[in-house]
Amino acid sequence: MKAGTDLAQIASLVGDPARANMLAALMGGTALTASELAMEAGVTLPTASAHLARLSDGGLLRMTRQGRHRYYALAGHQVAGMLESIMGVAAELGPRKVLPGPRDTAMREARICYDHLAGEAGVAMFDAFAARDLIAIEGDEVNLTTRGAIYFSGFGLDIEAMLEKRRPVCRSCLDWSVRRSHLAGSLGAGLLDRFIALRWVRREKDSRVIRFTPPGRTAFEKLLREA
Amino acid sequence: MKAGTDLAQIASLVGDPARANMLAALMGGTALTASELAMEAGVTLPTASAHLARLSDGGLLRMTRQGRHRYYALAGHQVAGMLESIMGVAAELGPRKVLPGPRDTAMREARICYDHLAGEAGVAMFDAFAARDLIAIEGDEVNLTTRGAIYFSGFGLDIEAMLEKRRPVCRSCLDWSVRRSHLAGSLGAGLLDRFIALRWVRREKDSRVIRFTPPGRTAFEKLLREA
DNA sequence: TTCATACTTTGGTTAGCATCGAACTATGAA
DNA sequence: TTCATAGTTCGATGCTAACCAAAGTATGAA
Repeated sequence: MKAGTDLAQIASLVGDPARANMLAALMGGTALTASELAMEAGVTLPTASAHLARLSDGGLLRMTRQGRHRYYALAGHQVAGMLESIMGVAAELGPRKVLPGPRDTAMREARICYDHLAGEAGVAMFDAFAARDLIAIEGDEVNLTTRGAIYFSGFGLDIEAMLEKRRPVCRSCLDWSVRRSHLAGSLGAGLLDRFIALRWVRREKDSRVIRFTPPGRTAFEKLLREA
Repeated sequence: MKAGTDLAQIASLVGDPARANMLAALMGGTALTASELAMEAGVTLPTASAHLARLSDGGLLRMTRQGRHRYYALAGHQVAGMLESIMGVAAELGPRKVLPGPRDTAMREARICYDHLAGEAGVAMFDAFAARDLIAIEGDEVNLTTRGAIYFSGFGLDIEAMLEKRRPVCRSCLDWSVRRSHLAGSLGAGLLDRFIALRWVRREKDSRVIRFTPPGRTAFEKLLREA
């Protein structure tokens, strides 16, 4: 009964269409203002404000003020993971009639999952790194190997800074579209940042879809082969 | 927006206290009748009936008639996984005030997760089997090794029958209390069944807690050491 | 200071839905 | 058949919460 109450409390926060749309938008990983989230959810500002207050009180969102803006973001990876798992069930149950449209296909290929790369590209990358011993999978844990630390430093990531933070460098995250793991953690986030900086990929605006540029695609595939 | 609607639809099913209590009860893995679930949720039969209809329509529950009884069970492992992940967030956010009571401690040590062993005992078992090469962890997948097939057959499990079914023999399942993986799949389920048959463990009634019998504890630890 | 923008608070309306009692259906037992 | 148990359907009630408009607060710009 206690378990049920907790369950209901969290789930009911997600269970409202307006709030769910906000949360889905925040799965993109970038913090958004109250107005942007109101737009996203299709409600007026006052309504959005009330919803955001509830989500923050409930611990699902974190807010930071910046001048007269208030930026909202998901409270953490665990929340993002929970949302993914609910989406997974919805995806399993949902496609009674509709076959995956072009948008869904793009999502399946590559998308942002909070702050790192997910979809087929993310899974392929995870597997390739594991095969090259850049990361070591031990049970549920994923760890950076020495080889990996050297390699990723050479790729332009500040591995030392990552190691000092509390956030795990490597984590595996279950992919709802492919049902396999991809790489999360600060390494996963750092890699995606780097891909964007190198113009290998571009975020499609107002969506979680990640598009590879033609040279980016080539470079990414080379990376996986030769890592 | 579409993503948000799907999300909300599923989450709102879980977001009602009565329904959440029913789902939490079904996390025990055993199918329960409508009356039992009504008791569990603390509502009258008509109310429970309406809730169960909604959960079934929503695809979260599966129902089988048996005489004048109707047994309800979770629709599948994905649903169970989703519930665990929501519980995980609740557990992370919840313990503002309360420190874990004796019941929670017992849950942390060993509990049933749908149909297999979870908690510290489950994680220890998973690690021990991996260390002995009875199971092989490859990325997100877990596979039974030949050594494992022989070993578990000797332990009294019908491995051949498991291999023929569609359900994966091995699967890893993330543990919310320990944040590590434990063994799910038909092997995980089969092992728990065997432990119960051998009287190594006992289910505490009306809860997910698993209690080791004193000889069972000894035998279990021996199993982990010598597997 | 004055105006504009970003957001929150308040107040009041509305809609949905959780709930129960009572009546109805179906299965099993005597 | 008749009675009992298990469950569903129906109708009515009441509460919650989602919603918006309007007024209020806070920050930045002119």
